Amino acid sequence: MRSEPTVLHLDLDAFFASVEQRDKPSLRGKPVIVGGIGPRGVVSTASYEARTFGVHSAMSTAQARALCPHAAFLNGRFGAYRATSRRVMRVLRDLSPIVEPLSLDEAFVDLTASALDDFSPTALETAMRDLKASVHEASGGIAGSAGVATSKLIAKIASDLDKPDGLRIVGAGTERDLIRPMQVTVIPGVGPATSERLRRAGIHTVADAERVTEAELVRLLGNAHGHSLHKLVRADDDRPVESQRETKSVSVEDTFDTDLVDATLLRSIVARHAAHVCERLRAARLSGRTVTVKIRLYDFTTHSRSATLPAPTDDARVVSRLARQLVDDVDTGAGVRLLGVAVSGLADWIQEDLFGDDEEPDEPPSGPLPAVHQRARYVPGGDVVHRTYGPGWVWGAGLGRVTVRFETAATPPGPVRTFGIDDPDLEPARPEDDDGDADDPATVSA
DNA sequence: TCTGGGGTCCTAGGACCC
DNA sequence: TCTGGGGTCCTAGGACCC
Repeated sequence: MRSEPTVLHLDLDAFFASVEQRDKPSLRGKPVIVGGIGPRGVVSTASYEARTFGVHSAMSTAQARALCPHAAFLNGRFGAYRATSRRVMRVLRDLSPIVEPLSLDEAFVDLTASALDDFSPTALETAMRDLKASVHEASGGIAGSAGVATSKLIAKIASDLDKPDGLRIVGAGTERDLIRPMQVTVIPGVGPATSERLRRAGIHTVADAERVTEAELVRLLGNAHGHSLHKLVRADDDRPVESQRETKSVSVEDTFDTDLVDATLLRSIVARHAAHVCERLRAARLSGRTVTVKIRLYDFTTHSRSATLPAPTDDARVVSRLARQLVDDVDTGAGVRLLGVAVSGLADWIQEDLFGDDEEPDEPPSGPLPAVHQRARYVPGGDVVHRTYGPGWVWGAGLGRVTVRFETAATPPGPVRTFGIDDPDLEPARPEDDDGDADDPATVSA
C-alpha cells in the first residue's frame, strides 16, 4: 500500500437505470428496473427508487415484478451505456493517463500520474468534487461515487460507503481500523462459497479473519485465495492500476425462454453465436485458437467442452464447425436452457491462409431461425423514431402493437401513442454515437 | 420467485517433454 | 526390475465480479 491516498475508484450510481432516467424524463424519480424482460430474466440494475422495494441486481425479474409491480421494466440499451461510459472514461483520462476500467460503470485511476501533487484530505476533496462535477456534466447528469485511498482494495471499499453521489477519502494509516469491523464479504473475491467456508470456521468479520494464520486460510481456501485473503484483511495490497489489460476471451451466450430439444435448432444457434463471436473478434482485430461451448441443461447443470486449433482463427465457418462437434459431445436430449460459444487463446494477429480462401463453401448456411429466436424489432425501453412524432422509446410491445412514449433527455415528459407493429412511419433508432455492436441479443418471448 | 451475459482467475488431472 | 522431477499445455469445472 502507498504512503498517501493516490488510488481513486469511481463507480457510477445505478448506472444503467440512471441512463434510462436521463433519457426518459417520465421515469425520473420512479422505480426503473433494467435487465432481462423474459420469463428467465434477471435484474441488471435497479434505480434507487426500486431498491426501496427490495429489488436488487441479480434477482430474478419475476421476483422484482412481485416486489415492485408498478416499476418500469426495461431491456438494456447497451449502445447508450457504452457511449456514456466512454465519455466518463475520457474525463478520467483527462485527470490521469493511468485509468483501469473494470466495467462500463467502474474504474480505478492512479493519481500519482495526474497533475495533483497535494494529497492532503482538503486538497483531494476539492479535486474530487471537481472531478465528480465533470463526470456529471460529461454523462448528461449521472452521479458517481468516489473512493480515494492508498490501495485498490480500500479505494473500492471506500467508494461504496457514501453511495449514491458519495465521496470518501481514507487517510494513510486508517485503513485497517476502517475495515476491521466489516463483514469479510467486503473483500472483493469473498463471495457466497468462500464466506460459507469461512463462516463454518467461525470467521465472520475482517477482524476474525485477521486472527487466523496464513496456513489456516490456505488450508480453508486453497493456495491463491488463502494467501491473498491473508494479505487483504490486513489492507496489504500493492496491486498496480493497469491501464492496458488485454482481452483474454470473447463469448456469446443465450438463455432460452423455454428449454430447447430440437437438435437442428441448436445447430443453427451455435452457427449464429459463432458468427457473432467472430464478428466481434474481427472488430477487435483478434483471433483465437481455443473454441469452447457452454451448455446449461434443463436442470441447470452446466457443461463445457473445448478444443484447441493449431493456429488462431476468426473464421465463423471454422469456429462454427468445431463448436457443433463439441456440442455433439454432450447429451442434450432432455432439454437445453443455455447455449454459449467462446473463443480464447487470443492473438492480435491472424494466420495467413496458406491455401487461398475460395474453396469449400463448407456446409450450407442454416436457414432463418424460427420467429421466437429472432431478435425482436421492438423491445421495452428501446429507442424508436416516428416520421411525424419524432424520437421516443418503446413503452410496451405485443399482440401486433407497439406503445411509444415520445420524449428525450432534452424534452419534458411526453405523450404516449400506440401503433401497429408494421406501421411504416415507425422504426427502431440507434442512439447517439454508439459504434459498438447491437444491443442485447434478446429473443422475443412470443 | 428459479437462477442473465460478459468476463477473469484458480484448481486439478493428464499428456508430453527433457 | 518397482517406477524422478519439473515445466508447460490442454481440458473441465467452479468461484467470483459487474
